[in-house]
Amino acid sequence: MSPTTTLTPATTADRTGVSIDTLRYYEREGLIGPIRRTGGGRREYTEEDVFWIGLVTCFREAGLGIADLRGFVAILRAEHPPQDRVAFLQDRRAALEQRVAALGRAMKVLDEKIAYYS
Amino acid sequence: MSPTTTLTPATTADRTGVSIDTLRYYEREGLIGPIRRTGGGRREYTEEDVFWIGLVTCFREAGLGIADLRGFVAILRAEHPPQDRVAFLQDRRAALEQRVAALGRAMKVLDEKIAYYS
DNA sequence: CTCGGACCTGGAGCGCGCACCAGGTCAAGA
DNA sequence: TCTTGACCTGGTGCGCGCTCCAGGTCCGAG
Repeated sequence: MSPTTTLTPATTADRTGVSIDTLRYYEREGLIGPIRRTGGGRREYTEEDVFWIGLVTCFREAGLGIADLRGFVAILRAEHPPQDRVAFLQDRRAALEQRVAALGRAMKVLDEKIAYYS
Repeated sequence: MSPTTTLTPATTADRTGVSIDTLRYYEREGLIGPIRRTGGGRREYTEEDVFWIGLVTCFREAGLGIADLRGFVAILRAEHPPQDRVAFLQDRRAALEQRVAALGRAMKVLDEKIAYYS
């Protein structure tokens, strides 16, 4: 009937690499969802949900915190004017660049030590 | 008499941007020091200590954990063979590169969103 | 000598990002 | 129908990286 396949929590966890507990946590924190439920109350994840979870994971791996991601979600969902969105996104981007710079400094130190001991 | 100036905890905190509590914490965890003490038991930081604290801060800002840094300290201090040190340092460097890659992926996503809303 | 402020130690508290658990519900297969 | 296992909610626990506090000590200025 419905052409859209849905995924169980276990399958979703498997596909995204995010644990079921963490998926529920993200949903509670408003980072994903709200996820649709079956009549019995079980979660049904869509492919769209999976994609969004991938985005969240991407930013988590980049070191963004839950609060940051909540802001991100709010900006992409709400009716903020486009220029607000762009400003927000550019601000986040600048923060990531700072992190890259910090990593670069640390790597430079490591390179010096490596050169010293080689 | 002694040509080497020493710094009080407050001054050291000021110069390094690390709080006194955190300096004590780092010392307890073996990341810095042990810091020399005066007769009365107060800490006396040297310029060398300050430099080392800078290194620790650099790696902390790059996202390394306390345990990682402890390993780093152990490698740089202990009598590990040079090739062990190099291997360890290169391993750490690879981990940092992974983080840079993760940041790059997140920034790419941001760039796409920015382009979309611009 | 006294006062006050910087410092000491040991330990408790806290926010984050989950992981785990108990006790109960739902649903597919025998 | 009964069993079994995946799932539900709510709550607790935990490691990390500090941060703060109490109660006491040191020491320089007045």
